Amino acid sequence: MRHRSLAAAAASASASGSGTIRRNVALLLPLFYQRHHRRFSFTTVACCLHPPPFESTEDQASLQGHIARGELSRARHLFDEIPSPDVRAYNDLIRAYSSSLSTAIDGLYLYRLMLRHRVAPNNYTFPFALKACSALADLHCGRTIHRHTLHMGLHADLFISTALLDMYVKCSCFPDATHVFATMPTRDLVAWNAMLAGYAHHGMYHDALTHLVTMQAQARLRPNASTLVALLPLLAQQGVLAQGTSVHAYCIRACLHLKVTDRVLVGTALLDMYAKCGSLAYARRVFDAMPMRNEVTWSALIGGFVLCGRMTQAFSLFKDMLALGLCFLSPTSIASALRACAVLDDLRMGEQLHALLAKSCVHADLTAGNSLLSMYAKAGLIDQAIAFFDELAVKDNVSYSALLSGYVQNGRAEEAFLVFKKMQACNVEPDVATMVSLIPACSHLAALQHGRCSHGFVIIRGFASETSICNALLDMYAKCGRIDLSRQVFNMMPSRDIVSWNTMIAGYGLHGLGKEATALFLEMSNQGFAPDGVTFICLISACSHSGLVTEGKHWFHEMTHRYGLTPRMEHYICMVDLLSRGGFLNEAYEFIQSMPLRADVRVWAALLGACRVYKNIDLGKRVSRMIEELGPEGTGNFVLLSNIYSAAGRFDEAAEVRIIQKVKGFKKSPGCSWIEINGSLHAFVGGDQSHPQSPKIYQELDNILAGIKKLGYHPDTSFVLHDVEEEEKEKTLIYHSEKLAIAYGILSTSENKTIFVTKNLRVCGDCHTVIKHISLVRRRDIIVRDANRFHHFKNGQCSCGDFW
DNA sequence: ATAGGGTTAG
Repeated sequence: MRHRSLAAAAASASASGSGTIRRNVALLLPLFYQRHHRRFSFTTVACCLHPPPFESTEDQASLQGHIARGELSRARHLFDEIPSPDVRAYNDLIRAYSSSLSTAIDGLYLYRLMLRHRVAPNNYTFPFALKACSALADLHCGRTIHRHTLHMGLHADLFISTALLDMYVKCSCFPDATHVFATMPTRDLVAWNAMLAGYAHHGMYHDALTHLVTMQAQARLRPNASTLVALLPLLAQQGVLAQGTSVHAYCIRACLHLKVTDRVLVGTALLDMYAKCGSLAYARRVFDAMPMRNEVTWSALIGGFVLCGRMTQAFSLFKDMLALGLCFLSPTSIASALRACAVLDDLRMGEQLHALLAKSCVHADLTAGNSLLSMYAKAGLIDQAIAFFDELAVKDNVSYSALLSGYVQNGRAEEAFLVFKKMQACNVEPDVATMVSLIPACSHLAALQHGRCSHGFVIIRGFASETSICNALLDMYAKCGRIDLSRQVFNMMPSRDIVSWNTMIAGYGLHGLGKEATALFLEMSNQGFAPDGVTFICLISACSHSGLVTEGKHWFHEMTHRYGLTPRMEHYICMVDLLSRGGFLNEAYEFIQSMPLRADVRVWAALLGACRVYKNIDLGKRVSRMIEELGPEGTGNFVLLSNIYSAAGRFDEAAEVRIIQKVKGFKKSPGCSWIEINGSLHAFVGGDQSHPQSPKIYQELDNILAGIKKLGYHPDTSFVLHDVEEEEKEKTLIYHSEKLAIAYGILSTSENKTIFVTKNLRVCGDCHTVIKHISLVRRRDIIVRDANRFHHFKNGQCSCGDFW
């Protein structure tokens, strides 16, 4: 009796208890019966040795219970205790795993385990296993499953076909997706939506629209939330506002009975579409009308404002979001806010965002991390950027590109090449954006060999037809002195944008080819390209460098009257530069007085520079007073003012300005010149003796100077004496950096070669005279690219006509 | 459904 009741208790415990209890009971019971030599009924034994079907149903129920509550690890624990799980148990767990990206890999693992344990998958298994493949973009596994389903004769299964379709779309195998769709005997809305997502994924706008029309006309299916969510990003990408608006109208007209979650999705997609089409007001209106929002909604709106350049408003939205607590904060919105900081040059806010990023535990997010890196670089804090880069646990090509670009933006172009090498050593592939950042490093250094290597690199990688790459290349060739190659790149470009035209015009300007610049501008107009503000900056400064004063004035007039553009400060700088270089100093002064904007330092500095060249001390003094009134903002102005005094022999006053400068804490960036010989760069500062061939270089330079003195050259004392302190630092201004670089160039290149030297500041007047002489006595063409333009010295003359 | 790095001007 006692035994029977014990057995019954055990049986009931095994039926109701957890897996562990049950299994222990199942193990113990036979022993118990054996030991007591008792007879037991057949049911009891069966219950103990082979868990009966009703037990499995129990397991199933508790497994599903765990899954429903999202307790995946408990579900897995239970699953592992089932001695031999059946296909339903596998299906339930695979299904749960496949619903999230982070567990998709476990889903596929379980699927493989199932095959290994010889549990046959059924038609419920495949769609979920395929979903895991989609999430992981595991094409290989997806194809294997596809074959498996064909073997089992499941071609006609709607769910499997739809899952296959989705898998091929996500794995970017568009032909396979089309094939699956075409061979489906029946298609439901989910299948049509999956196919639409495929078109959207590949940016196939027209095919997507045809598909949508066919879906409604032939299959008589009405778009649902998924349809709209697939369609809207495509419209956003195409920027087709009219179509977007009609989709919006459809949403309202069709009275879609959407679930709350679907309303968030559709609303977010709608507002994103409006923002990407430039309609921020509508985006905002959709946002305001939404009954519920999530973090994606917020970041879509903030990102939209950033995209349209409305940084201040983007920022205040971000603050509104924070005011609601941290519940909507996401790495995405932080990344957008950081971009706004970078543009607004708001470092303090950027630092606060850095703290927020660290605090909200999303610092591991690369997107936001890269934005932060870039923000520091743009704020000029390259060392901060480097430190942050080093701290990143995972770095991708965007991180490397941001750092590389940071070096270039901060004038450390040589180091950009080191980053480029390092990223390749770490097997991180440079992409288009990386190269668009690297090529300007060559432009900056005027390193033609490096530039050509980069050109080769982009050809090999297949980037050479990208507009942005070509723009960078044509700028690079122009700045490396090869305006001919620049034009070649320009002519061969598959498509040009406004930057291409502007860069080419600027290139001509740099080379003093004002006529060519004007011709190109006219060609641009004829081809129906609308010039922008930058175009006129390039064009007017091209006129300025070529002495085309009348033409420059004409284009300034055209800009406002014909093209309806409002001149910005930069345009006024160009105009003052144009007038004052041409010697119309008083006209320039009057022009500044008549400006509708308050002239800033740069405008006055353009006039001040000319006062120095034309030795107009009175005006120079008046201008420098104006600069004084504006406050100490620039560095170069004091140098200019001091130069005016010393050029006129008023050294006391020159020194006085220098003292003021020193007191106010201005630093002059040191003059530096460099030359590329056989693909490597050799840089010199004034009085430099660090070069290995230094003694030879000085000997060569002394020989040259002795030679040209015989031809009547006298050092221009106004340049030599203008700065006593600099003189001490640089030993003597006879050994200005550009002279050293040219002497080295003469020593290390063959006699018929053109010498090409780059200087970070402007070439001084004394050097200008000396270089003209060198070109004559050594019969060499010498090109000097300084901070302003190109100087081509040939047979004792300079292309700039001495108005540098 | 959102999202990071990049080209022209002195």
